[in-house]
Amino acid sequence: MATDSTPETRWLTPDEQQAWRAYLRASRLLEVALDRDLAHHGTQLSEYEVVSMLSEAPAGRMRMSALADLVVQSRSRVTHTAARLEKRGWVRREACVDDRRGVELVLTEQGRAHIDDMARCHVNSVREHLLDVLTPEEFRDLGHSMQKIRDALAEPGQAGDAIR
Amino acid sequence: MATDSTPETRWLTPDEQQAWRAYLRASRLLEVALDRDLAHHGTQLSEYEVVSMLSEAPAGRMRMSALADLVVQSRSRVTHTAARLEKRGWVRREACVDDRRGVELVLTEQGRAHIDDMARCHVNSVREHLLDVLTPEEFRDLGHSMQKIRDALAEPGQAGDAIR
DNA sequence: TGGTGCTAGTTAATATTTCAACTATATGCC
DNA sequence: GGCATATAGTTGAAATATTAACTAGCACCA
Repeated sequence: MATDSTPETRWLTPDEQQAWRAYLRASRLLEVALDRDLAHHGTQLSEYEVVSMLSEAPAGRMRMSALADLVVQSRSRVTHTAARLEKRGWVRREACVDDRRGVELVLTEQGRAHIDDMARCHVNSVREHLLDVLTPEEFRDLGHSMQKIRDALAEPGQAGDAIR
Repeated sequence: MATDSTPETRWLTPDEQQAWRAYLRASRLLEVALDRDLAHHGTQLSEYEVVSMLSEAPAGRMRMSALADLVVQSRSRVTHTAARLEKRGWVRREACVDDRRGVELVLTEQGRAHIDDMARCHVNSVREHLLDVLTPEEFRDLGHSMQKIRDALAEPGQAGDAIR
């Protein structure tokens, strides 16, 4: 827990500070840009992530909680998002056979029909704002570093599932 | 504009795909973790960013719009956030002398008194989840890459101020 | 069995964010 | 000056997200 209880704090060096701020600002700008591009297709990035994951899952279906973990959203948020997507006719809910508490979200034909366009848009967007801005090595390294960060945060023991 | 109008789409390679997903997931997890740590001090990360910027600005004051650009929030959002912070007594509004449309947000003594604790918490949090997870070189490179991304997105010509 | 505790998902209330007006002031141009 | 347009910031309503309760079903153990 980084709640601070230690008396001494190791402040960031100016370089570290600068790097951290760059990260924070860039990540926000990136999110905004990706969201805006996708908005032309009437979707938010966070919604797109859900249907996108569904589209790659076997049979286009996935458990709510698995989905929540995958896209890093709270369970409650996924419920709301799913309701929205359902209203659009892109997904439907189905009861789980093996676990009667469970619900599977299923991609509909109509949903699948939309995905191609959105995916194209999203990929172009990612290329434009991220890939084209970095060298291939820089991008590769970025991926590796973020993977390390993800693994550290996803450790069940520590800060674990911060999201319920 | 990555709105897609070109017929052919350059899809991501599996490696690129993986790196991008890692980024997306890690950035969300990071945000959640930092937010949660700061929550012990009754603040959101986005709110902390505002007071933090104020605390470093000369005289602890800054124009609303400058603040909005700096922390990458819409003007409207900053207005609401400021109202919240004001209610807590951490900041106050002051009319601008030179530009009568303008408003400056000013950090109060009470606000300043809280910052130290939050900053400590935040730094610990950043160290724990980010710095300690990467090697110094990895972190440095991450900073550089994100800076390039930020610069590309902040270019006034292109995707420019996506935020009003 | 029955009890205890855990997991899955939803719900309602609340908080925050976005969106689209809207006011007021500044700026540039004739 | 006077008009047109741009900028600064706010506002209220609608959309979205978070929080804390709550229901239901599973799982284990005695």
